[in-house]
Amino acid sequence: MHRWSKLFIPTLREAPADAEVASHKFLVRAGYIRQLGAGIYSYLFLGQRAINRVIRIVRDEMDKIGEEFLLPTIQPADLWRESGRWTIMGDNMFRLKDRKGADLCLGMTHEEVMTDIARNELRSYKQLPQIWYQIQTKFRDEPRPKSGLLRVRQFIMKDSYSFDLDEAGLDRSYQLHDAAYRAIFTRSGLRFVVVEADSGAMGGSRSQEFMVYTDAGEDLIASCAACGYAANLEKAASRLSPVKEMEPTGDGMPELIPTPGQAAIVDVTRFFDIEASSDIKCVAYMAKVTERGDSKKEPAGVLSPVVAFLRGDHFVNETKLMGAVGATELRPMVAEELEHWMHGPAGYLGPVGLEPARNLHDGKVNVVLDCGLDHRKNLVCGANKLDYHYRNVTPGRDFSWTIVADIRNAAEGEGCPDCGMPLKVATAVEVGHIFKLGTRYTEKMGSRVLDANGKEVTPIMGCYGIGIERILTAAVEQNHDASGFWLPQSIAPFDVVVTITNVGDTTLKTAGEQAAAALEAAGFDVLLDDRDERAGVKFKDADLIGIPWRVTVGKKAAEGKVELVRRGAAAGPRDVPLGDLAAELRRASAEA
RNA sequence: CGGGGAGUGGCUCAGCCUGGUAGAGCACCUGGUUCGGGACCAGGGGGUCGGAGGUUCAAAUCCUCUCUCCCCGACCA
Repeated sequence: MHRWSKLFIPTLREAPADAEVASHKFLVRAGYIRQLGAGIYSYLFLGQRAINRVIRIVRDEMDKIGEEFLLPTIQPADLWRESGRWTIMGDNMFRLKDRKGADLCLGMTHEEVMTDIARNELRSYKQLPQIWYQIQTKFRDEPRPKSGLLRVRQFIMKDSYSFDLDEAGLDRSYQLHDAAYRAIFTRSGLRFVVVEADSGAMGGSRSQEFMVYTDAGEDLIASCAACGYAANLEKAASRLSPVKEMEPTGDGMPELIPTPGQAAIVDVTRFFDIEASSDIKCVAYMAKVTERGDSKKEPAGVLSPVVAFLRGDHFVNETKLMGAVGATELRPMVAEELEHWMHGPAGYLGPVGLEPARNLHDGKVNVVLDCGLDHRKNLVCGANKLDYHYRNVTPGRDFSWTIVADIRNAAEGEGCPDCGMPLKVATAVEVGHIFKLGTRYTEKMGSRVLDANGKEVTPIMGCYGIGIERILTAAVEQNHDASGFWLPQSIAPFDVVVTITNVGDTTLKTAGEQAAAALEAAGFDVLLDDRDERAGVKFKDADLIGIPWRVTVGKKAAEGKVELVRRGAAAGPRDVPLGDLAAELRRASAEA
């Protein structure tokens, strides 16, 4: 039993001025966390207890499918140079030097270290499969930490890595994680969805994210209520409704029209009196492109021009675009680059007259056409000339391209790719991610085992992550009201808080002690509020700090009764005889 | 990195425009009265006003530089 009067639970009447999202405000107000710097937080008593509860669940489920390790946080640069990620991770990696001047970094993820162990130790197919996991602090120098614990620079992650002999084995490891993750999030009391996710440009065949819907989230999820399709917007596809094509003007061939000052799409559509869907939008990038089919070779840092064309009412999905061209990085072209590659200024860019690259690496402009423009006709586009546009432009007849691909964002109301019903788009927080990695690391870092035929093969990896604090944060986001929050009992720092309304009253004090002792004896984690404070103060605190059950020991204690209420429940408190309290709570919490 | 905002007792903020030597509420300490939804009265402790430099007789206030934190963006041309 913990007595509040002896604990450090610094609750605040007001939220810090810079807190925006509910979880941030309440975790600070409830005394769970304190900020040390941007994206860096201390976990105080209640916060650490909740996190330990989360970790207990994660460990319990992970131990069923894998083995727990603990890898170093400080890692030598050479290891990361081997995988090529010393460069790729860029500014997101915290770097330091030791006294000898050697480069080190703080671990942001552990594929390299795990693969290093695998290559040193695994020799035979008989040792496979392996699933190794750890629960450990990760460091990522995020460009913009935000929203309290939601996006931070230091956080605890459960990360696991599977090594299998073949695809079928990877499938099994992946499925094991899928099942374990569902169990973990269910036991953590989260309402979550599993969505298809982007697997990135660096190979990797499949990935799923475990998402919790909340306004505070940073990810956008497209979902279909009709058939259950759900995908991260980075990946989500959509069906477009048919568009009515415009009639050609004049001889039907591209016609150069002076459009002085009509640079933005709204200007162009107004000028021509057309729908944005009949305008061709152009977004021009310089991209770092990898050599396809040669995964050993790192991008030399050479920038290739990549120009995306899509409907005026659509938006480029850079993740899809990078996937389509095999790029690892994109940035918008600057004015000089636009002039050099497109021969025209921003606002008047178009596909007509471009000589598209035949393949993605021949030094010409990579022209990527969104499939929403394929088979369209009589469109309007920029003429690559200041103050001029073309009309009557038909893809295929009037210009060609390097590739056609889905490179646009799906949008709310567009058709579900599976069943055609309208999609919904909503924000969510990612709490877990499972990922079929492939042989990127094992190949590059030289991990090999002998198969049953004595032949050398490269183990196939999967990697799988859970954000520990995000489980806590997501739970707060999902369960709060004006006066505080309530955590699922499985991850709450205490099961129940027993409030003695007036510790100066011996009857109440004694009854409260008895109630707390009985609950403790029944196996509950009990916080006894024995502070010499007025009842109102204690009630406010009890509502605030996230404990799911409240017992109030007050006036009716003289008749041997206390009040039991579930925080956040619609039903109000009910009187319970002191002697029945433990049994009653056991019954009620089993139901909940 | 671009744009916006903010740094004043532990917390939320006022004071700054128009320089004159720092205030309120909450929190904290002491005493008293109270005691089921953030009590009241009285007394008290605590701040080199983010930092550095400058202007001035005088700087929280004006100027310059800098650090930190928050928000939006980092893609629509």
